[in-house]
Amino acid sequence: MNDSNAATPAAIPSAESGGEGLRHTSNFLRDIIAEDVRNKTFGDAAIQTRFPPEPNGYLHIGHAKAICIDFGLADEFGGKTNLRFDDTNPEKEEQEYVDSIQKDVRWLGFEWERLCYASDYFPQLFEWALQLIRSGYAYVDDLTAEEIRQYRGTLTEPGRDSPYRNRAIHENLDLFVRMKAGEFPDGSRVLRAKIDMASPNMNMRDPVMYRILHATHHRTGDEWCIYPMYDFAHGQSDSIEHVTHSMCTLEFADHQPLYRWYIEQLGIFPSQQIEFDRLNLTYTLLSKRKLLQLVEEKRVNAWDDPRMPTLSGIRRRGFTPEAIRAFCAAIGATRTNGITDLEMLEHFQRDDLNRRARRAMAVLHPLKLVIDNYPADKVEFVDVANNPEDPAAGTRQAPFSRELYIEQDDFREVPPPKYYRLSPGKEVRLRSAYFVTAQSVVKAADGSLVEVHCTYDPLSRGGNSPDGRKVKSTMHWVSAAHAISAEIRLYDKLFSKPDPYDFAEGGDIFDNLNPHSLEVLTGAKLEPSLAAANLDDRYQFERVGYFCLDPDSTPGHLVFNRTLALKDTWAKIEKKTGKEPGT
RNA sequence: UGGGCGAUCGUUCAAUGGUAGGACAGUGCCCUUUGGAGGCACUUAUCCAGGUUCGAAUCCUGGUCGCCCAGCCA
Repeated sequence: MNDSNAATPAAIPSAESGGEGLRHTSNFLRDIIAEDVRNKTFGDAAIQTRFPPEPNGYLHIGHAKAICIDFGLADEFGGKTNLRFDDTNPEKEEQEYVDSIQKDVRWLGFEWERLCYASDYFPQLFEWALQLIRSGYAYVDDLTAEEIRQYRGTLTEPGRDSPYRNRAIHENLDLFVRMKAGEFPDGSRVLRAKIDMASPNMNMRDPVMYRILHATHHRTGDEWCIYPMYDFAHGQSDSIEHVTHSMCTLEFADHQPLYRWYIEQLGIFPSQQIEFDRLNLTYTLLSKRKLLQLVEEKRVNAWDDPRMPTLSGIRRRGFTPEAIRAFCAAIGATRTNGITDLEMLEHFQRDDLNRRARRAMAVLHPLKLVIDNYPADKVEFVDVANNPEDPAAGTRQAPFSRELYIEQDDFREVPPPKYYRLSPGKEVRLRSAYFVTAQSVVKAADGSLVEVHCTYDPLSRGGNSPDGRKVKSTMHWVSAAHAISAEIRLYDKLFSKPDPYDFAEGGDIFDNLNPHSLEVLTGAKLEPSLAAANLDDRYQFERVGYFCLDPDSTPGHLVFNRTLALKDTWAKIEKKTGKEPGT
């Protein structure tokens, strides 16, 4: 295994051929921004957006949609995007996550204008809180969390005012400053906005602005023991950064009145919040909390397990940023809530890899094929196209000899209907090499197939017969003496149901985990050129699927991940006509 | 059942009062030195009921259905 930095023949071209050609149709976010630009809603100021993850987990494909929207739309209008960590809850946040998030955003292909942290605004936020207290719009509440919940009322009943609601301003000021000074234990008091306990919008029923948390923050350490809530940090952070369009997911729609209320009371830059639908994908879990659980309970190996929908997971799996961006462009943004077929993502990934991945021959389940009329000591090298989709990718030479490996599936002693591959008496083409005709088989004592014997047509070198006769099938192969062995990891869906949340009463989401999501093959035989594979290379193992090297590889032990299988018409036929017993 | 938001092929996204279209999936055919890729074709949709209008997926009214909200999470 080589280092992944060097440019090699196999490194996929950073072709943005599919990327820049992304067709975007209209969507309501673009329309709103275009309208604001036309109306000069924000004067001559440039469009400014932000991508605001909380560093409490790894980014996943759902975040990729948000990233493409936040960065993509700003870029379209000549604007800029900040990466801002919404780090207002020290109990869940870690440096590990802020590092991985930056890496993932860059990997997706975006660069931020400024790197920001809500925690950088803690002093300003504190000043603004004092301002609201002074103007009578905030108060310190001594109710317990449970009492606050009870006073809040329900969806159908209005809440009641806290007995502390009309505390004198000087008393509120004094208590809040002492909260900050660390005089009170966690949970003993909060600062609340004084709005309307009878509002039909629960978020307006005197929302908590600050809570006491004697916790060490990953950036500010022990400097603070009071932390602002999301609602008293997000809009203000947007405002400080002069974010013009603050795009977030639909579940925050109910927060918009509060977002605006704080900005208006404070008289600061009027950032505007716009909500869009979050991504849902069939067979895929997109909840940071649940994903964390998968990792902590060791149901997967790590955040970057290739079965995970995290960006680090699908990156290791072999997915490319170009494909993910194309996918995000295709799914667009709306305010409806639906579930996108996983096939859609897979389609854009296959499409990208088909154009760019170098071809190679690899036999996953080897079966020995012996060419009886081929000299035992002869080796010749045949030219093989590196990518039929891209002649510029050139050719390579593959060693060919008397004993080869072919795929077990490519031979049937008794061929089922419509089976075009090798069977006794049938002639097929070995890709870029020769026509061969199966003659006989050798079996072990237990009846299992050991090897297939065939004869070849020396005149068909390169894969065509001078007499113009056709064969139905072209098969991949590797020379037994030259093949390298490798471990192959085949991945399937992590969940076996389109909706992972579709489980029986009393069960849980993990009941739907697919027990066959990982299959490890240890005896695969690869063409020798694959020994030089790099981590960044993307391959199509012809007729099998797309593969990439896994970081677990060592010079003596190569490990390849299957990104996606190729579409398989024969498998479909087989499924439809009922399973054949095989050989 | 208080409030907010939404409803177009199986899925997803368009159509911005004027011919309901694309992509994915599916099916069939053609082509193929990958049963890959590609090409062609086919199937299928405006939630319901009224109204406005020459004309409605689009505007209005009333239903129906779905999602979100009662953290000192974000």
